[in-house]
Amino acid sequence: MNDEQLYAMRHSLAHITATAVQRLWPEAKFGVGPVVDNGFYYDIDLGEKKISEANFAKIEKEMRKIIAYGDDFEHFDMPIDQAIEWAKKNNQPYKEELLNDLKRSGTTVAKDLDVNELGLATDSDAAIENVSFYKNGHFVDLCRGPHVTNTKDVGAFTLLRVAGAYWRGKETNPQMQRLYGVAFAAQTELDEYLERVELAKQRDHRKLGKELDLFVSSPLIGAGLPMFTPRGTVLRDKLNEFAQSFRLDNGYQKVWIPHITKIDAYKVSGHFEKFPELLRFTSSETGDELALKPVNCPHHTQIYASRPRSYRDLPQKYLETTTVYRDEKSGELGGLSRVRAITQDDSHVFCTEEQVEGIFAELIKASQSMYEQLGLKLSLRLSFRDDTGAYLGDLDSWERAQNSIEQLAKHFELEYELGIGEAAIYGPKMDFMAIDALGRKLQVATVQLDYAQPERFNLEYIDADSQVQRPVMIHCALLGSIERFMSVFIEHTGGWFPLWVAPEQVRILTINDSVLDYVSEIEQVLDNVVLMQPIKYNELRYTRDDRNESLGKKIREATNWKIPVQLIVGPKDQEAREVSVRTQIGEEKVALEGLGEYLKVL
RNA sequence: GCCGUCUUAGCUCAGUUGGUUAGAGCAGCUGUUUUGUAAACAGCAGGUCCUCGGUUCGAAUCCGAGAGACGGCUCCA
Repeated sequence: MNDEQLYAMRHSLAHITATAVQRLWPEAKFGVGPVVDNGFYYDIDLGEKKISEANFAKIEKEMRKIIAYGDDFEHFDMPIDQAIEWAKKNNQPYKEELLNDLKRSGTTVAKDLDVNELGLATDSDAAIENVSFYKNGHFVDLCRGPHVTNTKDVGAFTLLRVAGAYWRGKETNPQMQRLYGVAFAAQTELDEYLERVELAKQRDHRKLGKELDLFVSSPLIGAGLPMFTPRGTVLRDKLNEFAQSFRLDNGYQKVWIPHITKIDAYKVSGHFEKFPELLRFTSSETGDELALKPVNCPHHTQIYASRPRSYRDLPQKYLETTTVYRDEKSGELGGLSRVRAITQDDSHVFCTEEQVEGIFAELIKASQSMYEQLGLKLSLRLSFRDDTGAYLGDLDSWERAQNSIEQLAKHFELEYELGIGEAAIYGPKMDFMAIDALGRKLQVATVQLDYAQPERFNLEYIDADSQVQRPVMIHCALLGSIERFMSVFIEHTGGWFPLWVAPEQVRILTINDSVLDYVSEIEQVLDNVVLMQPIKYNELRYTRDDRNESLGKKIREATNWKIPVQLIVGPKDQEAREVSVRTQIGEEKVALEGLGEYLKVL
């Protein structure tokens, strides 16, 4: 089955879902029913009545009846006014709204809805005369199609979940119920899909975070405020060191800033104007209005501005991993991927216009190299402004900044998509996205070009002709948010972290108490093992399990903890001055003498 | 914030139509066992069945309100 057929099939299932709902609840008002990844949904308003998963069996049964009955999908056109009458008569206000938009402008502006689903001609500004309909059995729907020819031709499906969704994606609109289903050509494919989902759940970072004792949360502290255990903190620290190393090698210098700040800083930066509700105030005895910092740029600009700068001093490259605080709506917090205390491996470069390309080149190279070493695939999005006007700075600068970013992407032969309206308020971004275990795209690294804030903070340098000039700012975070990055990394590795970053790298498992002296000798060797790649001076982290338990149990536990290297030590090893090194790959005997070197290159 | 679902021991989960003293495995503690490649054996302890209120002779179970978690929507400097 090709993509088009699959599309038609899923789309037809959306209609069949609506048909079943209409048969069960004739008062149902319908929104839109498009195809999405792996399936489809239909938005339905049943007034007071709420569909829950308990109703799925009933709905699916009705759907299977409709499928078994085998009506054809009939296509026909209707004059627009007649269509509006149809919507009124059948008490379908949402359809009526769509039709009225169509009549007025020939399109709807429902952002994020797949306009193809609405049966709309979108490429014309002219009002249109006829709209396209499909009919199966007694169910008639405004729709451009295409559909399968008969309700029998829809493959294997199941209803998956129901969720609230605002009509046309606007918070102020009524909330409808979105009925999600997944569908494939064959039952085996559907089963495989459901199995994949199940496997993805197994490596959900929240589950692994608990099992591997990496982070915790507490209702007492608050939602979206995870705390990191000793193990999780090792992971954090090592990943951060890794991300910083790429920039330290390029001459970045670490700085430090406090976490509360007068809100005046954000009035200057422009953040206050756009996000006033997200700044939480506290007052001090001095009468200052203070906020927890939501971004770090103002502070770093003040470090830059603290001395007169010559063109000879540029670029100034500041690097700091620090936490910012953003108040998110309660419903959107979860695990580590959305939190309210966000630790960024932030950096800001202040440079001349001419230096921009070189700085970007360094950062792009750094992110490529870093993510390659981590074994993570990224996709690139160029996040540009839209024309809503909610941005800082003049249009010329924006044009210039967006152009140079696109040129850079091309120069580095990067594949990218455009994210219109995804820019920061002060400038366009290169955003690198990773995919989590559940298939969600999450932004990780970001490099941003900013002409606006140097202006607003009145930053200057003196050029070779003794003229005062405005520097350019380049913001960058390679991990993005450490918390979010960890969610991706935990799921990517399934908890089997590479040796250099594993919280517990080596565990010594004893067979009996007769080897304890020999174990001390081994520990002396391990004490002197320092990894130098990919981060420097990474001293080996090991523990010893000499409990009164069976070897089998010790191996089982060490494996469940996903400890990369298990050293098994028994009388035979002691006799031969060896250890049995057990890794995911297998097991081999290594002489005590060579153990240190062996681990360094593992 | 909105819609839906869920909440039983530290963890994973049973618990029938409302009916004795709410169970199991793992983890923990104690004892025995000193063990060679994914769980030794025995015993003990562990509960505000999320909270508050209601219905009932009787509530883990039914109803209402709230909290928290989860799936979406919206938002995301």
